[in-house]
Amino acid sequence: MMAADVWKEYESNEISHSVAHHLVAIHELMGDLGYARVSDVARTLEITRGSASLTLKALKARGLVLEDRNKFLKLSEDGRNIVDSVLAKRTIVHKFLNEVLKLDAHQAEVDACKVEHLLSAKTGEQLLHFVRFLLSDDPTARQFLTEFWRKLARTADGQWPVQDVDQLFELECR
Amino acid sequence: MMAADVWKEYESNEISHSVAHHLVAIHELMGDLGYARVSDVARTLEITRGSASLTLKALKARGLVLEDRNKFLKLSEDGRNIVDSVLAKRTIVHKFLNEVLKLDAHQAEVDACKVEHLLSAKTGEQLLHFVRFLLSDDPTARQFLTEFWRKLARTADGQWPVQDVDQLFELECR
DNA sequence: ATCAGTTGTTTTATGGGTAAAACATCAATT
DNA sequence: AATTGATGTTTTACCCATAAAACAACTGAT
Repeated sequence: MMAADVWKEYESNEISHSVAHHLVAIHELMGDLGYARVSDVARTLEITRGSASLTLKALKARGLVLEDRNKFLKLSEDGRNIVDSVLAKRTIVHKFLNEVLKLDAHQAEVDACKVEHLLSAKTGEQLLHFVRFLLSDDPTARQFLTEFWRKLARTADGQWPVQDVDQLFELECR
Repeated sequence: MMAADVWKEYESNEISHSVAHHLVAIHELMGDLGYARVSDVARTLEITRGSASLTLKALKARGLVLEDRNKFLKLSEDGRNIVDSVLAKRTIVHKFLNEVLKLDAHQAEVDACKVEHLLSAKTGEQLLHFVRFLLSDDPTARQFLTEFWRKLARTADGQWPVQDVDQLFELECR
């Protein structure tokens, strides 16, 4: 039985999916155009200017987004840190799903996008170490991956969702 | 730049965090007590009866939860399938985070809980194959894990969040 | 039979995230 | 100067998920 404080942590997440993408949009616009205004963000996210205006007002109040006299937006130090960690997690998860688990790029993108802002920093860090080693030139890693993919190809995918959770790992598991 | 239809899929997720946990609560209560009523669910999730009543009304309307003449709840076929897939993903992710990436059990629980309802069925399936093989008796897998953990122990964890996403995989990556 | 406790529902309210529409401002073109 | 277009904000409204409080119905003990 899961303790309530665990599942409720989801709501109390300081950085929501929407907020993450508003911040990332600003970051991308700064790279692409060299600037970012409310309507640029709205266009990027395909939401109305009114919506973007409200969300960005809240982000300015939270000190994650700064605005100059001409209404041009940029990320604060804190905002940049959030974008960095979100994009890092997105990259790692995408790489893992696509290059290791062999999910197609679109599915990997969708799942990485859903998850990127939810993983803890520690999880992101450990996942980075793992994927880095897994995709490195290390012969142990190469051999493992080769063997995994060989087995994967031999596996007729089928029994999902799984009815009995306890039986998930019954076979060939230590 | 991420297409808007990708990040908006988050909202259009048919099964929200809250819904997933209401369904799982019913499942657990059926196992623990043999029955589940609105207030049992509310107690389990530590929310008010009013909140649970409203959410469960919606789930009854969606055909995921059934109610008998005496207000006793149970999962429908569809509801059970959702619980199965959610719990399967939770188990797999938790196992991966805790037993492979060596995150402490609590952190693994929190992250698995946040993510369990968001991963696609295909992702869950591939992850199952992967973790199963990784934790199996296969010598290739054992050798790989041993080597990974050896390297991990030698790694002073540090540079996170990562500023430059492109440099994440620069070193020792093919 | 009454009183207390539990249960389920409804109503009212809040906050996040969105759309739609009205509005005000500003810039460029004519 | 006047018109047009783009921009930013505000207001109103909706949906989801929640709390709080009021209410009705049932249960059990005395």
